[in-house]
Amino acid sequence: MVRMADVARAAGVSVMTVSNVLNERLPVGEETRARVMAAVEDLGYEVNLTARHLRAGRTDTVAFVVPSFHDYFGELADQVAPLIEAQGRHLVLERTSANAQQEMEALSVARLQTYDGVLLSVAGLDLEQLGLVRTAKPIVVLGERDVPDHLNHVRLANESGAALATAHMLERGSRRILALGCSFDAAHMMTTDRRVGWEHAYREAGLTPDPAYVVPVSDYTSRGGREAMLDVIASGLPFDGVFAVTDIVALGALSALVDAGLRVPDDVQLAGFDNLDMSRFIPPGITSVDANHEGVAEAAVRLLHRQMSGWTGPAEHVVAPVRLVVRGSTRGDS
Amino acid sequence: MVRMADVARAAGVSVMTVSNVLNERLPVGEETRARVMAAVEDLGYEVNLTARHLRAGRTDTVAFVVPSFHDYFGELADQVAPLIEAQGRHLVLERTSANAQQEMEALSVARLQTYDGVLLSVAGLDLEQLGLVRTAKPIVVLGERDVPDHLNHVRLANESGAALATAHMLERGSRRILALGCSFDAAHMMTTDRRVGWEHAYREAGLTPDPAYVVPVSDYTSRGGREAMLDVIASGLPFDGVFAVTDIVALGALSALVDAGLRVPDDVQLAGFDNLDMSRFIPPGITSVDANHEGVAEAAVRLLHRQMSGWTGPAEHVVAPVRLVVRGSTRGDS
DNA sequence: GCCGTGCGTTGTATCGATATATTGAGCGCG
DNA sequence: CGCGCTCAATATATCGATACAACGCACGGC
Repeated sequence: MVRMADVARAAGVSVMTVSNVLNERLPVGEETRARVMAAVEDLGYEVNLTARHLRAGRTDTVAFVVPSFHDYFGELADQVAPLIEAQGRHLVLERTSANAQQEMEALSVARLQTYDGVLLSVAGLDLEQLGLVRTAKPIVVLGERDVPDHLNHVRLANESGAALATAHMLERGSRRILALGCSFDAAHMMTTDRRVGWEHAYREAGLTPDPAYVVPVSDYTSRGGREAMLDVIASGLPFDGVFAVTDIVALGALSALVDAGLRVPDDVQLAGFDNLDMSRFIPPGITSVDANHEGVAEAAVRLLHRQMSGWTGPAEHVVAPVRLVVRGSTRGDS
Repeated sequence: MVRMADVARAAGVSVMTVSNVLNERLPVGEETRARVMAAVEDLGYEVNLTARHLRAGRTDTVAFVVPSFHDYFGELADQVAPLIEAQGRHLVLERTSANAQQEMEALSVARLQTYDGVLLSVAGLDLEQLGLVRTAKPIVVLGERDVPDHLNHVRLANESGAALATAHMLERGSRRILALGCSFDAAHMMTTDRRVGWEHAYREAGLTPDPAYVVPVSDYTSRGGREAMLDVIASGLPFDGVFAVTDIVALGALSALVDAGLRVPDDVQLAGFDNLDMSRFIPPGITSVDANHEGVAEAAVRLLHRQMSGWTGPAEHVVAPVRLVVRGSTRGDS
């Protein structure tokens, strides 16, 4: 590896002069600068960022830690990246590996401190694990779980979103709406909050939600949604609407409904949550609660930036508002 | 920030002893070790990885540089991650920002050398830009462009994949198959290669491909695919099949076809490329060329690992084979 | 002719952890 | 009682870039 000292020797100057040429920190004579640049070109020198980071105590880099690189997180990350870059920093994505347990304790926490700040997306982590994130680093937690008070947190308005979608389908004539992928599992806040929203919409409409219509999925994939949906159909439970906990699950449900010969939205209305890019285009268009990537990204970056700027006030807990995007999978005005 | 020296002082030992306790390098007396561990706990010490990396000359980290965190790349990254981790290394995703031009020259190349190796996915970069990636770092290029000979490269069998999909639709009765999103643009290898595959299938079947059926898209999104498809429909050009250059584009095409009242696959057969997760579930199931993430990931990681282990033989250019996954958007045996 | 000013350049300490060589204490054995 | 051996613990140099203070030199003013 070619070091700055090598360049200095080749150009017949001191290392500091090389550094000053490259960083334009102190002024350097024109003729000297030219000699240095020539040597840099010649040797193919590139600054060692690791050394610079150590010396500077900063990396100008922010990590976004996600459970997987897929779908929702990929889309959100694409929103976050430009905002971080606008601050002159750089964004990298890290994945909490499969074995979140040991990972969190052993490696990740130590690794995170190579970054100036961390956006931590919690899906697989529970409160207890979050408790041991006691790093002094600026950190903002994203996601639908409860987090310790002292951590900055951005989440979606899950309840109101689910209620919007459900109310919309009730309004358009559905009376038996499945809450697919929702749950009563207190440990899984997202699916629970969305179930509560579903219940609220029922009550708001003067109806009583039936717990039998809360149908769990084995995993939050299209496959999981499809299988749960097929089970419901096979069981004979009558239904005329599906609120799926995510668009991914909704897609699985749609696949099952079509296979079973049920028409969407004529026989069954369908709505999801997240408003993924694809949801607009999947025929007949999936009605979905927009996950407000823009708002979430903006809030998260703002909170993070504030911490990185030295602010040490109390943590903020932002609930990003959501809105319903109506498409062909639910019925028009009747 | 609490340094190793702070721990050493608190425990009444030298820094090396602390280091030895934490890294289990040289043996340390039981009683001393306990004192050190207590001090570590007490002060909440965490090793400074930047310093360690500088000293060690390694970071045990590999970067996967992608044009966006979305879709195809997100899925591929999820395949790559476990393979890298199996080598005791860590994977992070970096995004080539919008202004690839300056980015490539100024920052990225320097940044890349904080990693032990780099997987570089080229979509927005052209050959010339790749030329200036003259770093000595282990690097493997992924993607459908031509790359300089000296760089290790993994690509898909684009031509044969496109031919598979086209031949399949020809076999099942289509005679006028659009090559949607394909092109004659020599600078855009992927769309060109896939067009060539489409042509081959025609010739192989004793038919002559009509260049009028090569329809470009404004961008490689579902929106772009949808708009191009709508234009074709409006133009009155007769067609009975669509080979879309990617599944994302295919989804847009499907959306347009359904809106136009065309039945898939009865009126128009449709096939895509990439076999994204969603393609299996989007009714009626999108026939697609599987992008062989597993094979691509495996080859890329293998080539990278070889370089990181010190191998300096000639670069290898791997063409990962693909296969066709038949679903409902094309017709069954007739 | 001497001193002050300003600009360009350089030497040295530092960031925090670790590899290597070395010191020191304890113990067995002749 | 002393020599050598082992094992634990330490001192120091190093990774590569940069902040800071100091230095040398040319030039202008009196």
